Amino acid sequence: MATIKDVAKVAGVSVATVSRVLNSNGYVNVDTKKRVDQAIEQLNYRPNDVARALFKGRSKMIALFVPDIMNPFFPELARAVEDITNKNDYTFVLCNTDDNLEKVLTYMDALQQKSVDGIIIVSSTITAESLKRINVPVIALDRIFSSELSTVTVDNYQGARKATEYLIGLGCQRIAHISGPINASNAKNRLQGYLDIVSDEDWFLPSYVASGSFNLQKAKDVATELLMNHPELDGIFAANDVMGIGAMKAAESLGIHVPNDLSVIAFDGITMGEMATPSLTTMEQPIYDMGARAAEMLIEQINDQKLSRKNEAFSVQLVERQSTKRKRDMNE
Amino acid sequence: MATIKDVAKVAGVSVATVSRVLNSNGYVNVDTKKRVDQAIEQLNYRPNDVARALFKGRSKMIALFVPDIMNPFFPELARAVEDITNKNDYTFVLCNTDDNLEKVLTYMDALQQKSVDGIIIVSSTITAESLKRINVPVIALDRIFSSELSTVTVDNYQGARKATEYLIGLGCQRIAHISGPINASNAKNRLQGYLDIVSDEDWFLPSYVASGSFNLQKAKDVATELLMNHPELDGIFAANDVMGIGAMKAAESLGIHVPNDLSVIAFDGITMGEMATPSLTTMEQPIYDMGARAAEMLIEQINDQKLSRKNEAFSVQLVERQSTKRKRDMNE
DNA sequence: ATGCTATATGTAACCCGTTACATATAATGA
DNA sequence: TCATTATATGTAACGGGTTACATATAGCAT
Repeated sequence: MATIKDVAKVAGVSVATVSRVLNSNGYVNVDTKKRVDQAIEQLNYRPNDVARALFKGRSKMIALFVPDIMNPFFPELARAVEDITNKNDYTFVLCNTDDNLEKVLTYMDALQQKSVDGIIIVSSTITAESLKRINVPVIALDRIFSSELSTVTVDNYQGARKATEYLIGLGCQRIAHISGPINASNAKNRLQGYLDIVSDEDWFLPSYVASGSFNLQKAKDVATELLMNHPELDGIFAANDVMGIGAMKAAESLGIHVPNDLSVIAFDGITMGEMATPSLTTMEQPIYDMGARAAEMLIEQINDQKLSRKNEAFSVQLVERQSTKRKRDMNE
Repeated sequence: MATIKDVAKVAGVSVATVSRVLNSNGYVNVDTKKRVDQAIEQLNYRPNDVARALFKGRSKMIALFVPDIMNPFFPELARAVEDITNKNDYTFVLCNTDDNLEKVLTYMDALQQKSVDGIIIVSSTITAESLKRINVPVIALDRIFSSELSTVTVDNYQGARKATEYLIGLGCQRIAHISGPINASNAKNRLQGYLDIVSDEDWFLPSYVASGSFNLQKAKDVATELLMNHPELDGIFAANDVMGIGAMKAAESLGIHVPNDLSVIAFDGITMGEMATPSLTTMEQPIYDMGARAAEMLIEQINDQKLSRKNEAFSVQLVERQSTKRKRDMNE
């Protein structure tokens, strides 16, 4: 690997001049620049980012914390963040936290030691306290866990209202909700949106709400219980698509036909929802756009440390597919 | 951020002694060590990895190249690699290549400049030539693209044979294959496995093979064509699960019942296959284990540069689910 | 002609570790 | 007792960049 000294020698100048050429800094004579460029070309020289990082205290790396990349919601988010970070000459580091605070802290130390420039975090368990451990810009994505951070989310509350209203509009008369973990802000808001629509209905029972932890198997289990205890249910709003699929699996194994006997709507808009049979009606989030926006905001903050806090909420969009259907006997 | 100098000052020793304590190198008096440890504790000192990397020419970073993390096969692979790299105190960098050579080269330059320690590559298009661009250990995973590299794969050929034989064993008498891109070694071997079983059958037609590019929509299209042109088909072996789901979707929209009229078997064992309805019979790969093994092999190679080339192939396992069924009328 | 500024380039300190080498004392062996 | 070795610690060079500061010439205004 050629170094800046080699380039300087070949071009017959000092390292400072080469550095000026590399960074388009200060004064450099056009002819000198030409000679330096030639030397760079000739030696196929690439500046050593580690040396730069050491001096600058910045590494041109951005990290994304997700609970688990195997959860199908996250790959698209990760892809978006990676695309934007790369476009801006950053390197993308992926960290699976399992929503485990200790892992998060270990990651933060490791990243700090590598002079990471900024972090995007999807988490419901991280404490604002633990962010003090690291002194770089942080953006919260998808879920809010500290009021001091800039955030990118969707309007979970309105989306949940719309989903519930949609089921009512189809003629559903008993609607259950499978919620995510209530310590997650998005799950909480989706639950609230549902409750604000149905809690005044005379048919509503608190036992129409069950927690599925954003997990397929768990959702399948609670949906089974829900459907067995409440055969009158004709609609389910699941707080995410994975749980929506779990609910459909539960219905199927109980011989309940979706969408004829039961309409299922969920939330997220992951590809898997389209592939399910029946395909899943859902409140679609602009997942890629959210990841991309979070990355952009982070880079803005890296470039301008004093930038103020900003919250951006995308809106969600109803995508009607096969898991919901207007009720025939809606002529009362 | 405290530096090693601060620690040295507080402990009343030189930086060399602190360094010795940090790295358990050379001689250090027990009492001195105690004082240094206290100083480290007191200042909450963490060594600067960038400075270390500059001196050592190694960054403790490992990169994984995948075509696209949004393809559901890769998250589990990525998760495995990340787990192992972290366990060994490496930082995990994810690179989506889109199987685009130019992106690959850009990544390689960027990683080289950051003194990355090693790379794991899933790719069908990278040339052995382009690997010369970077001078670090490389492991090929899932697909073989250079005979000079250590590789971790599965026995695609045997798996494909078993899948095809399984369909025959169920009584299928006309079996088509939806292949992946033939420039991918795994797709090629799966195709060959299929061909070696069926090409001598008198019913076999070359037009029973169609390429689906490992892509759902493409597979759905070619499956539709296949099923329309060849209504006699009663079995499909898709070269991966995503295409298997595409084939089922095609059958569904043509009113062909899976598995009663058509058995579908695929390859991979991704979670989505379980979630599909009917759930997908498949040749399951130990995806996590493969990623983990590749990471382990890479780390071995990083620690012992002269380690010889090694190829490891995991075996695949038949997982019977709802998309395949023994034919009733198999009494001839 | 003189002083000031813009242009051009070089020297060396600095970022923060690691380690070769120097130095010094204590322990061991002949 | 003297040489040798093990133990203990410090000094300074080094890795490869960036940049503050010094230096020097040319162009311009007064």
